[in-house]
Amino acid sequence: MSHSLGVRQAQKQKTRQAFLDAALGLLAEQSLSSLGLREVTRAVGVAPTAFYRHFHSTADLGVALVEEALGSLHPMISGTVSTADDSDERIDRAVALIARHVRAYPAHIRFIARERNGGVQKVRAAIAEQMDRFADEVRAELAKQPESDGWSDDDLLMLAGLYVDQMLMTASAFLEADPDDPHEEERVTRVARRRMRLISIGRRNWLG
Amino acid sequence: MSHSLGVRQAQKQKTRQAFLDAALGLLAEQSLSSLGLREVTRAVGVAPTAFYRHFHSTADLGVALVEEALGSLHPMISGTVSTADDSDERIDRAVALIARHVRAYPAHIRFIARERNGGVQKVRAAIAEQMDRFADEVRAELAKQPESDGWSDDDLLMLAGLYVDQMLMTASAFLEADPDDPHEEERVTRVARRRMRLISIGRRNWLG
DNA sequence: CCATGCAGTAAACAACTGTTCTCCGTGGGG
DNA sequence: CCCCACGGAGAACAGTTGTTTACTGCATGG
Repeated sequence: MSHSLGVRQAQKQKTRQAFLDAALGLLAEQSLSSLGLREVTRAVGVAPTAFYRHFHSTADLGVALVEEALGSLHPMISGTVSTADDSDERIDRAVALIARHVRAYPAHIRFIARERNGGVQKVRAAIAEQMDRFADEVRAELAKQPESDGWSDDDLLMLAGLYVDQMLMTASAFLEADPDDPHEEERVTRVARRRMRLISIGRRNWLG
Repeated sequence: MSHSLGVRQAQKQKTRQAFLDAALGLLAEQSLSSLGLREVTRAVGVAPTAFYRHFHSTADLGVALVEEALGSLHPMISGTVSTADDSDERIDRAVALIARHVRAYPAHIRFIARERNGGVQKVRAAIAEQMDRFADEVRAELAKQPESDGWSDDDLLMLAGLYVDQMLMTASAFLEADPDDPHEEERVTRVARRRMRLISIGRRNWLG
């Protein structure tokens, strides 16, 4: 597995990753629509023109960031939904999983939450597509559970979307609370748990 | 009630409103953090320096926009929650109310949804504060209903927040669907109704 | 082993940005 | 009635922006 990538292509991908990382850092305190091409190249330590070797525009960079950020979000959602039955301790575990992920990749979820309704149409579309895919996967996972007997696929998709949206909102809430105030973080945790629990109760009593 | 405002102050507020309107228009396809001062003054048809007579910065303009946009959102939320008991036809009415409001003030809700997680800290804080206020009003309204017997204030606030967030997400969904495709809009309506209904079912079975 | 494709450089471009200073016209309080 | 406070205009400022053109060095495939 040594010659899997030439020295050349490896260096290119390395630079590309540097662009993504630098952009993600800069996007901590601004939105994509205000992110300048030169700003990014300056942060990477590279000439402005080098940018074009990797992306057409900052909007394109944004789309690439969506892939990366939601790729890292994928295991979290899978993990959350696989434990998404009714029992309280499993809900607690799911919320803890979200909190852990936020602390591991804060820039990723900040980017997604920010640009989901952001000013760049292509990025919004890319996020929406990925979120729809996630919702569909969650629906498939929910369908396996015995609690879903008698549910229509449409209703399951509705529930899955509600779960996914709730996860992202919870993650965003953890983000705002971050400034090492464990009290504040505990508050977010408690609210998130109860929201999840209420939704689960709604699920359990949906039929009939 | 004629001399309530001098000609001078009236003209000033008129110009100020022109700034707000122009900014709201420009923010249809970009985020606040990329909104330039000169861009706004150009849209208003006024000298760049005139901007400083009304706002310190574009971030200040954003805070002012929060007041205006959430001021217009207030009656919608009140109207929605006053009908937010369990019956299906009331839920339908609430969703219709949201749809109507989105069609009446699309720029307002687009701004709120976009900047709620946007790149300008002061604006995010202003929105969060107003949303918290809304949630608290909804909590007070819910507390009056007989379904809330036995509920703690904390749980009621949790439910209220869930409702408020759901309203904004529904409004945002209507916004994305807008391109005069009534089929798409109907789909959003149906999903929103069922989400609301599931939450209401969860509410009804929360205790015990 | 050499020719070439390609990542990255350097300089220049016109256009745009936020901010400051100076000025003007006039509505309104004394 | 008149003086002045104030909304707004205009010009100028140093920086920054995205994009183009021409260039360099080197890894790599034939």
